[in-house]
Amino acid sequence: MAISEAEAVVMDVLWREAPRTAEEILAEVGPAQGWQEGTVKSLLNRLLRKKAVHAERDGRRYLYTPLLAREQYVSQESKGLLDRLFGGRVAPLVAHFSEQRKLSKKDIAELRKLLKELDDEQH
Amino acid sequence: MAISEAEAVVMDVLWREAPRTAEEILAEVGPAQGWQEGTVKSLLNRLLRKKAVHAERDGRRYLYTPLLAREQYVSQESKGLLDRLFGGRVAPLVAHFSEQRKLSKKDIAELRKLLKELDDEQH
DNA sequence: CGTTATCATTTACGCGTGTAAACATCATTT
DNA sequence: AAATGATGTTTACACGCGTAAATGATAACG
Repeated sequence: MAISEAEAVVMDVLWREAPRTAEEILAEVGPAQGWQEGTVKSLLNRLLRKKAVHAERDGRRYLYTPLLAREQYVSQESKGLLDRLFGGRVAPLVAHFSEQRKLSKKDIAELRKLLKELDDEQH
Repeated sequence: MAISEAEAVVMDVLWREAPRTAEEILAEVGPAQGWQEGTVKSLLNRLLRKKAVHAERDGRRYLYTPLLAREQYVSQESKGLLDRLFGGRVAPLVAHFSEQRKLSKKDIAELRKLLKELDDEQH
């Protein structure tokens, strides 16, 4: 089963650094999200059930570690959007942002560099 | 309120051509999706409530027209993903697909052209 | 006109989600 | 040992979603 948006917020904490205790996760995410302790615990349990994180006992508490890799999650999500909205092709997506004037100078510079590199490794 | 994935399938039909009757929508989407008539009707009603489509009576039936523009929907969805996963920047997204070897030759060619055009209009 | 066919609207139902309150467990402090 | 505090687990509940059955309204037909 897919991992939800609220769950992904918790995963994000673990992707930045792991293992972590529930308390640490709450500290990092509670204020910004306006979540109580119970909320974070629930999300962690759902993530456990979904095998997206692993919990290892450490005295009276647990240390949580991500099992699902961020790269994997990002890939799924990105491919989903690309397929649904852009026929599975990257160029139209970029064209969309370009038309929307959402390409920063930095973006453009980085894209140039990226294409250049692809060129080079071409032989 | 956001429009769901099943609702987006219906919108897609209307974005391709509108106005359309419920029957036409069902014909176009039912087989592929495995949906019954009632399902499509429900989705249309939810879209009406969300003001994403407009219905105009035509004799005994209704003609449905999109109110939400595809461009708008695509923008919201794309920006959402970009913000959640790539810090709101396009280049990292493209880099991700590049690393994943998901850039086709065609994509690369189109991206080149796009950058060239941006260059030109920069004058 | 009453019946049937054709649409649309309402209601339903199980499931996941967001959000927590309640409850259970166990170590620590009186 | 009983009370307290710290953690984790279970249960709850409203709401949206996917999916459709049930019901309502109305035009067409006999």
